[in-house]
Amino acid sequence: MGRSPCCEKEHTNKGAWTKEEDDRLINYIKLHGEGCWRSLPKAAGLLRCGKSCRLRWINYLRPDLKRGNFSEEEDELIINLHSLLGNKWSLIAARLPGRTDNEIKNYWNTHIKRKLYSRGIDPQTHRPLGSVSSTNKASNNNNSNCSNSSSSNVNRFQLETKQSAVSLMQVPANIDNGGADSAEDSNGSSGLSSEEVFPQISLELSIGLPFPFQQSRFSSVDLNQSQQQQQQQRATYQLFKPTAPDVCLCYGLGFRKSQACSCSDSVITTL
DNA sequence: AAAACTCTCAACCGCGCACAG
DNA sequence: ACTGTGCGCGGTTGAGAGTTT
Repeated sequence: MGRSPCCEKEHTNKGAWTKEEDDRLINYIKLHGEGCWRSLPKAAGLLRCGKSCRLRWINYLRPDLKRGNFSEEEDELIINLHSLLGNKWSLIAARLPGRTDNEIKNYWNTHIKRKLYSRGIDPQTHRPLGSVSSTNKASNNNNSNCSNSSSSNVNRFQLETKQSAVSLMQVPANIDNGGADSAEDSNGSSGLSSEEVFPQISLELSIGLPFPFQQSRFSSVDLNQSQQQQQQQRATYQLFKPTAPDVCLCYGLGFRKSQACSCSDSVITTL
């Protein structure tokens, strides 16, 4: 038994969106809010797949999107985050207000990769291009290609990178990688923490949430709670949403109350 | 001027995860 | 425990714009 299709292929438009379709989608979401993407197309009078609507809204129509060129600071932030997180574009996007995962992914593939190559840095491993053997060894350790990009991860490039705008966060070693593998090697085979190896880099990080704050970004965190707690959290979230304070990156990444996360409960419960 | 080529990025596809029943 | 459903993610594609020949 195969997976049922997400929508009827025959009666849906594909390809570029028209102005009229955009307007319909915007108007519908203005009135009813985001969510329930599967039923949205019909309700909004769109001959589109729900996934297509979601993508169009998230990547293009959302009012808080920051369009235009990436700044130098954003470039460096993306590079740093990629060295920690690998191709986890959604996590990277969560740290860049107004930018989408798709946008960052495209930008990475078209600009930053080239930029890193020109610096003599392998964009996947964030190591100097010459160090083939170590790279191969790393990628042979498991099947994930880029995931090891974040391994051993605070490397020469990062040291050379300006650290003023963003300090790197240490990804806890016990994170379930789920393909991210980011932390797998974060301490390196030496057993030393990144801080021990590179004491000049502060691995503490608190970053404000992208605005507007999106509950969905944190749903995976909520899901770890009991149902009752979830309801409480959602209710609390609704109460505090407009003035939600900064929340530590550990939390945003799903490492809540891990060794690396020292957030106070008061901050956490505002979610 | 136009054909060929390159680049960019919006959109699609398929998979995995989490939840509800 | 199992299955179906919906959502979100990352990889890939392809149309169109831009550049070169």
